[in-house]
Amino acid sequence: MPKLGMEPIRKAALVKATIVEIGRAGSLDVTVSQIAKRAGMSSALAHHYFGSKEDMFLAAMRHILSLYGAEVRGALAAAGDAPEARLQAILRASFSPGNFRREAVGAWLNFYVLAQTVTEARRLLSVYQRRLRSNLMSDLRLLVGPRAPAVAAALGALIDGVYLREALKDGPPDSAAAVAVVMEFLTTELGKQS
Amino acid sequence: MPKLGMEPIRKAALVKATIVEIGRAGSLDVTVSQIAKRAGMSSALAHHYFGSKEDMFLAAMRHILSLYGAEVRGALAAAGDAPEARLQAILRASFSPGNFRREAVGAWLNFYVLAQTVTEARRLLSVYQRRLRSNLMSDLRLLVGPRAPAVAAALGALIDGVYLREALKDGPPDSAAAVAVVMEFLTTELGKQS
DNA sequence: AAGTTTATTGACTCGTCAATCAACAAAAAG
DNA sequence: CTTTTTGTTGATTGACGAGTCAATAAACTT
Repeated sequence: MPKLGMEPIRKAALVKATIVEIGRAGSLDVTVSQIAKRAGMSSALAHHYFGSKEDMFLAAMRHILSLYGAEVRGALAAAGDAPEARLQAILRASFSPGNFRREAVGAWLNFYVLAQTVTEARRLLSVYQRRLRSNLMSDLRLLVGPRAPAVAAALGALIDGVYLREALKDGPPDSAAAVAVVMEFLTTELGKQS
Repeated sequence: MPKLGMEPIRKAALVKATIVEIGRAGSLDVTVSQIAKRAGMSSALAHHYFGSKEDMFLAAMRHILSLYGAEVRGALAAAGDAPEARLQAILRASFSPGNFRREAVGAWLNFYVLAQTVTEARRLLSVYQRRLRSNLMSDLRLLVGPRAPAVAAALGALIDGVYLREALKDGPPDSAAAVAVVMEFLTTELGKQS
């Protein structure tokens, strides 16, 4: 009983299922059948809409990164002009419960691995890193002047590191704790002992 | 022409080959045959000495972590008693060219992924993290007192994050740059603007 | 109504790979 | 010098999984 206009619905379901399955498995070793099953369709249909497994992975990556981008953009728009507030907004968005869920974090780690072999995945991650860096820099320049590049590099790496450790630890993710770890660095760096 | 006492030699060759192959491939998707070939033997022999592929991976992990542990221990022994010097020693050891080679960094990232699925791998990583934390804490307590736990958490995550970014970027690894990123954080945190 | 496009799947192909086995060789033990 | 232990491999097994295909059906077009 084929309804028309299924394509976007199916694709969205597959993207979501891909992220969940990668997060569950904790690796890219998930079969197209697993993903398709979770999305409620046959593996053949998954291949019909995305040409290949790799394309599914890339679509899932784009989805996660675009969610993240939207979250940051929104937080920045609501943060006004004060550089400290903007930096805090970026950090809170980075660890907002939306991005900082088990499956998302597990998937994210595996996208780093994917970027080792798949050029397009690497490109996507680079774009995200550059955007983050440029966001951080514009506010840091106003606050720490010439030390901005070094601070931005450390902040970027620190965010990734917190994600990495979250993927390893057991128990539910803790946004607040993650933000606290990064804020420890940031407040000291800005010279205001909280 | 079988020489006797091959076991340790073969095992060492396999461990080394495992690390290289994982680093090259940028994923755990390496075949036992590839590893065995690089180590100069048949895949059957690899299975003979290690019971399974997973055992090879774990042996490789233990090897990398024990190299790292030895490096840190050595650096600490040579660092005297001054807490600042000891912290610097840990950082420099963490990014010493011995650990901070392409293959090792690539393999290390993939061991994080392995830890998602293989309990023993997770255990090994936890041990390493606990040891690092305890090393950092003992010196940080003397320097930043009650803030030691927070600073140690951030430092640990930062080190992992720098590794992670190293795995993604192209071009040869740069120990000095990596140390500089972390030192930016540490010197500010210790209150001495370099 | 006939033809075309879209949705959907079960069955199949084809390759890959971990793990096992049978067999052979050389050294050590008796 | 025979028996056991250690080292070694080519060939094989058995499973699994990505991607293809033919077939079926509902909807849209003319």
